[in-house]
This record gives sequence, structure tokens and C-alpha cells, in this order.
Amino acid sequence: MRILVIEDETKVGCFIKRALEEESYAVDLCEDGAKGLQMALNTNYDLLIVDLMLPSLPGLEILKGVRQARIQTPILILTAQSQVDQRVKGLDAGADDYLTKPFAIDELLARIRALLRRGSTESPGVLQIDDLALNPATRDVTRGGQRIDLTSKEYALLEYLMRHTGRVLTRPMISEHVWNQDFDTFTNVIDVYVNYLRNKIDRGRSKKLIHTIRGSGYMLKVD
Amino acid sequence: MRILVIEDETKVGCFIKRALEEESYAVDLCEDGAKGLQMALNTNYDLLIVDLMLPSLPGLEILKGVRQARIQTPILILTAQSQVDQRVKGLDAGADDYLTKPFAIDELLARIRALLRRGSTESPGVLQIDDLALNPATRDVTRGGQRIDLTSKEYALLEYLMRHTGRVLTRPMISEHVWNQDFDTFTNVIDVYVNYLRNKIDRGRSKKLIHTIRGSGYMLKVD
DNA sequence: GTCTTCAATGACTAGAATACGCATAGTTGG
DNA sequence: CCAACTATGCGTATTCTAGTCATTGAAGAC
Repeated sequence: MRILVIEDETKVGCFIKRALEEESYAVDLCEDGAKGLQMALNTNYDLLIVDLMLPSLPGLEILKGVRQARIQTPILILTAQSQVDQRVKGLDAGADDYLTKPFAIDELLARIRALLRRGSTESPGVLQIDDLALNPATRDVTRGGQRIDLTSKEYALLEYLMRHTGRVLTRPMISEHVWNQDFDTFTNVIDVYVNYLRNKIDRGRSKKLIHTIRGSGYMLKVD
Repeated sequence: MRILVIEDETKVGCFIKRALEEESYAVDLCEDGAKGLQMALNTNYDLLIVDLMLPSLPGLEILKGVRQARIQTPILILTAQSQVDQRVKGLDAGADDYLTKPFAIDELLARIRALLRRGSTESPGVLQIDDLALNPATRDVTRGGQRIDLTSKEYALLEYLMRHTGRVLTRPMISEHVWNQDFDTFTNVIDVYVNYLRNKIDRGRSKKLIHTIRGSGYMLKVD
């Protein structure tokens, strides 16, 4: 899950970025409104977090810009306590949820999970395929009832695969959703991580869930 | 489907090339504008992707050159965030769509599918002939409801045949759209791949779909 | 008209070359 | 120390080459 944070206060921005990264999200941080709008338009983010109080471009304009471009990505807006009217305008302009500053980070994370859940066609709290289950809220992964420990990147990759079960995912697609903009194309990190996942999830099981589509990419499915 | 990418930034170019090849497109990459224009004029591409910021020859000149030669090939232009006016000029000069850098690869692929679909007379999401179906979005192929596994080249060949059902396709036509510029004319690779396809699609069926037109080439049709 | 012959064309196969992905070990940085 | 990433050698599926075999259709013989 890749998230764009548009927030001009460096300190707050970094704090959010860090918190999200600890939750295994791939995060891009942008401190400038106009640039942020461009990024939102150009990259296929899974969620946008927008501070409504921005210097260069009012946050509302970002919302409008994104929605005008027919982009459905869920948007969470951040406002100051006082800006009640702003908040209303924000929701009118297409925001999906809001949070007033200062906020508790747990609160933010919970809202994010809710929005990401709502985004998918169905709304299962837990992602499940065969006997493999992943709970985005707790980041618990189990197979056949047995807990599986994953590192942050492993988890992020698995979540992306599970959210797109049955579809071929090419490497560029994966790198775009599981890594952030610093990703280096000329490496085999993705292959390596798929291998890590295989060791933890498929190794020793008769039913393999992770499949290679030679020349194209990878796919998660029951055979 | 064969695509020419004119992009001077090696890294970006390679990234795009790889993404397209993983989607089974035949891709030529050119880092020089003038040379790229020549290639576009000499080869019957199905799509051109042109970066408007090129060192030797401005991207706009390429557009104009191509359109002056009455070539209808759909063109997708890439621009930097700031070049709004360039973008407008590009569309005026005959581009069919644009994308600003950096862009999401999913987005690029979706646009490409849309442009290639628009090119054909009808616009079906799924290509179908008799009980053979091919879905360009998922690259799934089925006959009589049964899934058929194809390699990348096999798929590319079949897609080309299906997009031109009922028409005789000569070997040069096939090589021009299914292979890239490294294709060696003096081989029988095409025959070999037609044979591979026959084994997977027609073998054991009463209705044959792939037909040989002796002295000319091949044709896909219901008898 | 039809039978035979023959050259041209395509079908098919085996195996070589290549590219791709896997595994594993090594490196870096917090 | 561990997670994230890099680098490399190896096995194998895919792609291609090259050769043999089958089919087609036209020309000539009868």
C-alpha cells in the first residue's frame, strides 16, 4: 500500500511518514502543495493524506484537482481544531475522512485502515486466500492457524499480493506499490523478497500459493 | 503489438521497456530524437511513446514529422510536471494522450490498452472468435472455457492474429508487429511459433481456427 | 482428363543459445 | 544484530536455429 502525505510542517510530516513506514506502508512525503497535486495525479497511490493548511496551494485545491481528474483514491484530510468550515468544505470537495490536529497516531492508523478497506470491492476485515489469512489491523499473518512472522517489507509485499489475488502482477507494478519513489529498477530485490515469502509461506506445504508467471511477474492464487 | 519508446533518460526508458515487455509488447527503445523520428517513419508501429523533453530534436518536431507523413499511429506523450503548455501544444500537434512524469506504470499500461483498443474499429474489452477468447487486460486465453497457458511470444502472436481475424497476415506483417527490430528475416521462427500455437489451440479440436494461406501467410477464422 | 513428377512451400522436431528466475552468500546501515 | 538490499552462479523454460519430412499445386506425359 503506497501513501502520499502532503504536509508542509517538516516535523509533523516526518513523524507521520515514520509511523506509516513502521506499519509497512510505502510512503512519499511532499511539503509543497502544487508539487503534491502533481504527484497525486501522476502516481497510482492507494491513499492520500492532505493537510488543508498549506502555504503554496490551498489543500482544497488539491482535493478538487484530484477529483476532477476522476481519481478515486481515498483522501484523508488534516485540519486544525478551529477550521470547522474548512473541514466541511473538504468533505464536500471529495475527501473521505478527516482528522483534527493534533491527533493520536493510533487514531490516524485506524482511519487509514478503514479507508483502505473501504476501497476494495468487498470489505473484509481480514484478507483470506485458502488457509492463508492476513489481518491488516493487527498485521497478523497465519497459515493453517499457525502464526507467521514477517518483516515489514515481506508483509507489505504479501499484502499487495493478497489484495490482488488471481491477477498477474508485473515487477514494475509491484515496485510501485510496495516500494516508494527511491526504488532502483536495476536490481532483483523483488525476486529476493518473493523468495523470502515463499520460504515462510509455501515451503513444506503441498498447496503452493505464490506462483511465477515466467516473463511477466508473479501471482497469488490457489491452483 | 509493437511499440516505439523515444526517451533519452536511460533509466526511465529501460523501466518502461521492461514493463511493456512483461506485458508481451514488442518494444524498440530509442534515446535520440532524430533517429527516433526515422524509426517511426520507417516502421509500422502500433503505438509511439514520446518524451517531449529530448536533447537533439524537440519532441514536438517528432509529432509533427509523423503526422505530416500521414501516419495515424496513436501517440502518447510524456511531459514534465511543469510543461503544461508543451502538453497542450503536443495534443494540438496530434498526440492522442499524455502522461506527466513521474507517472504510475499501471496508468501507462491502462492508457496504452485504451489507445490500442481505440485503434481497432470496434472496441471490445475481450477478443473473441468462436469459442476462443483472449483478454488483453489479464492476458488470459481460453478455448471452450478451458484455460490455455501461453508463453509471452505465443501470446503476442495470438493477440495479433485475433486482432486481425479473417484477414490474411503475411510473414513480414507478423514479424513487424510481434517481434522488435532485432528480428532476423531469414529464419522460420514465425512458422515455428504458429506450430506451437496450433498445438495449444487447435490440436485435438474439430474446428481449426489457424489456417495457412499457401504462398501468402496465415489467417485466423472460423471455417 | 488424370497421372506422374518435381519444385516450392510449409510442418514438424530436436537440440543449441539465451534469458529468466531461484537460491544463496555477502554487504550495508540503523 | 537484523532487516534491507546487492551480487553472482546455476538450473531451466523460452526462444530461436537448423535440418528433415510432408503437402501442395503446376507442368508435362499419356
